[in-house]
Amino acid sequence: MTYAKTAAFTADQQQLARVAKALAHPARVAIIQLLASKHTCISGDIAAELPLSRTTVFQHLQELKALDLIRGEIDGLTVCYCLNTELLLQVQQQFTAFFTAATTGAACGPDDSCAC
Amino acid sequence: MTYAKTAAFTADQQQLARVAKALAHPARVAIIQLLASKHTCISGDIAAELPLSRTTVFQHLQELKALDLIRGEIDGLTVCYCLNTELLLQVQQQFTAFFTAATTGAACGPDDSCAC
DNA sequence: ATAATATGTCGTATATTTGCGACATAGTTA
DNA sequence: TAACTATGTCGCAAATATACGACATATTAT
Repeated sequence: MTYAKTAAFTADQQQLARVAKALAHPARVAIIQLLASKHTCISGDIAAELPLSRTTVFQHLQELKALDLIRGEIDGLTVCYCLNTELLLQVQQQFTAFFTAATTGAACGPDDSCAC
Repeated sequence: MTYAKTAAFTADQQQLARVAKALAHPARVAIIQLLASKHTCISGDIAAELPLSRTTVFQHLQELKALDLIRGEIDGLTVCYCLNTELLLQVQQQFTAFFTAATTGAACGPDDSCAC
């Protein structure tokens, strides 16, 4: 993206957009769901579960890791990726606050100039 | 590498990613917040409030409209953009379900093979 | 009708994302 | 040591996103 004028937006807007971008690909959504469903931290098996090459999956993992949504622990020959549950809770609250503001804000109604 | 990538992405994963992508730019986050804060539906004034050209803002509006997150009603010379509150509520629930699953799923702990 | 204004469209330039093969690195095992 | 395996890095191609000026269209006002 060409974020030439990113600085003009508020920190909140940028933060929400950043996290939304992390979830803006089904592979990354799938990875988070995978990590949540397995009761053990899986490593490269993630790639085997997704319809993408190992390289591409690794790339998606790096993107989630860059935002600290997931973390990786090296264990000998394998690497264990885990969800950062605390950060996910924070992010959930950010999204909740955003959606709540959006849905409770004054909507168009019969008392407004337009009614869509 | 083993290549057993037969599983495609689920409709849920694609839907969540699609909406997340719509929120993946601060300008679109700002637009939704703007529409929620104004108690009247504003039209091209949106462009005046954002640090982007009118053309670019229009482009972002089209993206939100393509997902039906916002709607536009032509009123003579101006156009009134409004939030689709009902859809936003649905989307909020999708995100809530996703985050709840992600945060309540088994996380790495001392009883697991790794502890990150 | 003409001018002014608001909105929408098109082309285009640039930046970013996505995807993957080929290669590199590092721990494990025979 | 040497083969093996899991992970990570690099470079490249294609697709998509971002941004905006120039132009087109439609409605209102003079």
